[in-house]
Amino acid sequence: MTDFTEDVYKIVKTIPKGKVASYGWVGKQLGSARLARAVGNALHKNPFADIPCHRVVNSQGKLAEKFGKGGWRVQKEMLVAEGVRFANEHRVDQRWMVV
DNA sequence: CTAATGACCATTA
DNA sequence: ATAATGGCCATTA
Repeated sequence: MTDFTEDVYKIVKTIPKGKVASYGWVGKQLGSARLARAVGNALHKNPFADIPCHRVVNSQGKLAEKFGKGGWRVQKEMLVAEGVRFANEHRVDQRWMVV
């Protein structure tokens, strides 16, 4: 466990239920938006169950193709279950993105 | 130490 | 709309 991933989880847990945030947004909360890539790696390599990684999408509002177990389909269902609206089959409505 | 990788981002064609 | 390119950062081999 590195300090970086630790912080990433801290931020991800901050995302309110029924909302989603982009990797860039998370990185920004950590200091710089360029950490987006590293954030994705952190979530990919440390998929702890107590982390709402399904609320994290990319800047286009799309879901991770390589999302652990199930892929973006399952992730989408989880978000819908929380009240997140989708603009279409693969895009999350921007208004449900954290500012 | 260096090189390669990835659940990214923005720009350009 | 999709494809390719360059850049960014932390982790891993």
